[in-house]
Amino acid sequence: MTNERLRGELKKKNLRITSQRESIFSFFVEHKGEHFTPDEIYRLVSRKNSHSNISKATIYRTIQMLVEMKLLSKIDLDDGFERYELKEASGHQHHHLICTVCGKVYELDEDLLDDLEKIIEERTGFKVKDHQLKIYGICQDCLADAAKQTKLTLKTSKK
Amino acid sequence: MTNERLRGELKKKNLRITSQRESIFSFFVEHKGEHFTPDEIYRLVSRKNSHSNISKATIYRTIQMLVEMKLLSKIDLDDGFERYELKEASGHQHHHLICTVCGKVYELDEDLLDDLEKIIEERTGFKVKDHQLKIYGICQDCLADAAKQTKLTLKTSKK
DNA sequence: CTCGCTGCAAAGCCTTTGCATTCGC
DNA sequence: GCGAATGCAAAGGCTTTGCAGCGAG
Repeated sequence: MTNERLRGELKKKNLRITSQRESIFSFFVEHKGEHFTPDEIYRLVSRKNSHSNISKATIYRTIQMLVEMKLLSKIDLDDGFERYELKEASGHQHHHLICTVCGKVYELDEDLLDDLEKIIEERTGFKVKDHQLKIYGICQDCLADAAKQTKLTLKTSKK
Repeated sequence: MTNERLRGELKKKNLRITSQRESIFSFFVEHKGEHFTPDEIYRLVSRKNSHSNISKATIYRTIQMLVEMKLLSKIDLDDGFERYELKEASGHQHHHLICTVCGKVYELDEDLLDDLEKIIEERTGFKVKDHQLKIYGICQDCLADAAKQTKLTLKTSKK
């Protein structure tokens, strides 16, 4: 079973271990590193457990609970949807590279900000616990496309 | 007048310079470094210009436009509200320190990520244009309170 | 057996949209 | 004067909530 972390947290707080909570948490464990909107979670978890159907209300309630337990973290990719992803046991987030041309999101696994945290603590007296970094730019694919477009400018009239 | 940037952008795109657009943009210029929800903008801008009343629809439409023009940037402080703040002409964001105890938000003016951007470009082939960093932790005040609380543990039973 | 959890549907709330009117240019 | 922008109110869409029934401990 993959749900030790969940079960531990639930027991710690005297909350109940229900099949819905396990299904939802398992889903995130099986999709480590990916992020989902509540609606995606609803559809994907329901599909997987075609027997037990989970209501959207429960999805929302469970997500909130998992975020409070720090098992999930919420991320905002600026497309108007809130997304959630499994939080590593280490506690540290990976970062997101958002392509402003095609909208694709890339993950950057390494944590490059340890030094920065120290600097900030020294400079501000803040005790840093976590951080989230979003980087906007243009991905390799779109850069390549742009280069191609430039050459073809005379012919193209894309949509 | 403080609205050169706005006027320039509007003219560039053949959009009209209206009093509503100027009021909203001026508001942000006068509150450089602060961030507001659409509702706050609505109430604060209306109050200021008690003569010209601006509808909420216009607030939303204008904010969207300003974000597209890169005059404002949207920030998410995880309290369920979207907020907007003036984007510096330099293009670079300042960062937000969010205290997870009291919820207060501190601004960190310096941009400490220039080196990081280079690393990322080299490692991923991404052309970095901008970034947004949120740091979670405990602020000095709350740290001080916590220290005090510890000493008084026997007496306190704070709600 | 008890009380927390779930499902369902209704209610809430922020945001967007349609349309007539207003007002830059 | 023309077409874009606004205001108003209605519509939309995601999220939360109330409540009766179910199920974990």
